[in-house]
Amino acid sequence: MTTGAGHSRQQRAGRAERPPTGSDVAREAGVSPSTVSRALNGSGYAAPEVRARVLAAAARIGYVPDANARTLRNRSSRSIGVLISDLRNPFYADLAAGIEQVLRAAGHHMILVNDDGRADEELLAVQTFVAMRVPGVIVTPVSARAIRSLHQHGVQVVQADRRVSTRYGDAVLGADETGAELVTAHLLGLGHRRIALLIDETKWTTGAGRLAGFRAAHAAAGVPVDEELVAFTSFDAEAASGTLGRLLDDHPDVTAVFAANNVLAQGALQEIQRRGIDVPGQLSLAAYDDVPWMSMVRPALTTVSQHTVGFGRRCAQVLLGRLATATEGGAARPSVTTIEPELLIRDSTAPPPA
Amino acid sequence: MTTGAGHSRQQRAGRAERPPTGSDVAREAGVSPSTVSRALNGSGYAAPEVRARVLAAAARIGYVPDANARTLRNRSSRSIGVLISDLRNPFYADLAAGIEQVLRAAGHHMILVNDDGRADEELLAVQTFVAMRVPGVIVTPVSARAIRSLHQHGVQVVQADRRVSTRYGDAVLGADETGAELVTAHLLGLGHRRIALLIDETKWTTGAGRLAGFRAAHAAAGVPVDEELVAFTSFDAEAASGTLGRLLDDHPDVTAVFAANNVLAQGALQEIQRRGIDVPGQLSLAAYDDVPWMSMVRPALTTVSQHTVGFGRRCAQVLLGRLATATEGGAARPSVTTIEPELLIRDSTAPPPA
DNA sequence: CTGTTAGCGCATTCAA
DNA sequence: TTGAATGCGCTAACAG
Repeated sequence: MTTGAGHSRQQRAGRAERPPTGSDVAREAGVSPSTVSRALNGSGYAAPEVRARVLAAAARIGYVPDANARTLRNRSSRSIGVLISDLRNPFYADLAAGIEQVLRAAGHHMILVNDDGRADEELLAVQTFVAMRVPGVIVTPVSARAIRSLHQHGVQVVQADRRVSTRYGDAVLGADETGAELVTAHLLGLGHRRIALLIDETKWTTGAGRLAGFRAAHAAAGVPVDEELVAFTSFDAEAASGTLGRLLDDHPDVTAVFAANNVLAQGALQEIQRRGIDVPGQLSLAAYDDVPWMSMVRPALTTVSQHTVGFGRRCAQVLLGRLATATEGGAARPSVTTIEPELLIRDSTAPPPA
Repeated sequence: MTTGAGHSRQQRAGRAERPPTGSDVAREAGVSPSTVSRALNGSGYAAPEVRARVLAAAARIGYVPDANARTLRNRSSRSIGVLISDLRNPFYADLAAGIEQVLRAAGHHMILVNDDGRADEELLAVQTFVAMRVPGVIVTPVSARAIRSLHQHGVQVVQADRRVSTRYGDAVLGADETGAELVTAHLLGLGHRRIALLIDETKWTTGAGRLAGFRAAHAAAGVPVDEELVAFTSFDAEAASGTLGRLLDDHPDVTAVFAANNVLAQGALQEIQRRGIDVPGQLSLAAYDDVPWMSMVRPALTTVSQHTVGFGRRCAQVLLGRLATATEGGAARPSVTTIEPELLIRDSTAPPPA
């Protein structure tokens, strides 16, 4: 065993070749390693005088306990996995920001991985989290398989924003149907009868819920939904632009557009600007998810806020709560927490042209 | 609002009480633990037939090697610390997205912590990273002390976007002076002579560089800088609005405003919109950092792109490169990588009113 | 090619 | 109140 040997020429001052261990502190303080552990963890069992000496020694040599060794020994890590689709999308960034805020305050830290909305990347991330023995994961899920795998490995999971598994894992969801109904009813109330819905998917609870809300509002108003005005598109802004363009060409009588998320809204607005259409004079535009640009553009966009940072905070609280009760053995059934959306009426929606 | 409670004591099928270990796999495959290790790591030394049996056994019982034990044993973790100011600011979010992309591709993962620009939180995060024994950290630094502490603990560090320590750690920086000079020269070239600079700090290389560029462009054009037009403000949008408002009141002859970052630009635009000032007819506006809303508003904003996602990727590449060479013992001196900015001339800048 | 042995750093027995 | 011994799960020496 090469004790302190090796061949570092110019050893930098203060630069530890190998981080100091509890034994180093013990030697420095003239006690045993176990006493160091007790003194530092405050698990009682340490004479005040000794404790002080240990603390001083630890500080002197710059001792920082190895979290990996701790996790190994204690069978519990303070890392939490967070798995989202796209950090560049402000919705996910805000969600992550809220999550991180709560985790940090609780002494945990966030392993953040982007899965780009891909199931294979999601599964890879799950492997990573399992390998790290994280106690819990917060995920905007892609596949139920990932959730199930996490569950099987004994990892607590919170499904955020959308829910792909009702069997496993708590969920924190926006009230998508309510939100979409709010927007649609607002448009209907303004007098619109030809409202286009720009949407990218309905296989998740988000898209399905928003479509349902769109329909529900129509039903409540006694206005039939023209299925031709429900425009499915891909999840990027460019696709949304193209889709809206074609829809507007085919249906010049459309007087309002509801874009089901912030990316689609961006594409929609770009197409509308390209065509020089007057909003809300000729066409009303409403969105989902309040992201900064929506209040910067003129007219400012009417949209649904999900209070995303608070949404993220809530996700973390639910997970931490679950971890706390799970420790006590009480394995409660999956919970569902709903974040109430708020309709923000701004300047992009007005009565249809006469 | 939470629904679903109760406590099912029924242990779910498939839910492992304690994760399977290498020994479990060994027993299952009828070999020794070390053979399992070799077979799984492909460190040679395993008969094909045995290897296959081990793989099968591992898969069957759902074995995932414990990363903590590995880190402990190998003295090397695959976690990288990333420390930024504010995930809600798209600049930092994009930076983090670029970093994560490269790390993930290289089989590492990102521990992301927000320090809200606070030195105390930054130091806390440093402790966490040291405890986790991460080999490297990428940080948009607040204090030199944090960098030094990291260095002392043998952690490689990359200072991203700004540089607070020239002694320790590589740096990946935007060419702030160049970028600001580009913008200012553009404005000067348009004929502006009364240009206001809205800036929040000059203690960091970012602010100092941008101010220097502003001055350099003036000097090159032979136009004196009116120090009254260099407006210092706080780092939030609201403060920027107020500061710009007062400046415009005091100096009605200002014909152009250069906001030194995306947050200040937001505040500036809000104030300009509030006052109903015509851009660029009455006033030109230019910014730094290209964030999505700048191309959504009308007129679209002239700004400097730092290609932020690529910037982040570069940070990760520099760190990984350093880790690779550091292992080989060659401790090279701190490197500095510069990201070239690009002036994006859009519609918010035009010649001053006659 | 494979098994045995040992130790990474820590926290927790159990004795003293 | 403290120290010695033990083992968390893994991999690298070192036999065999």
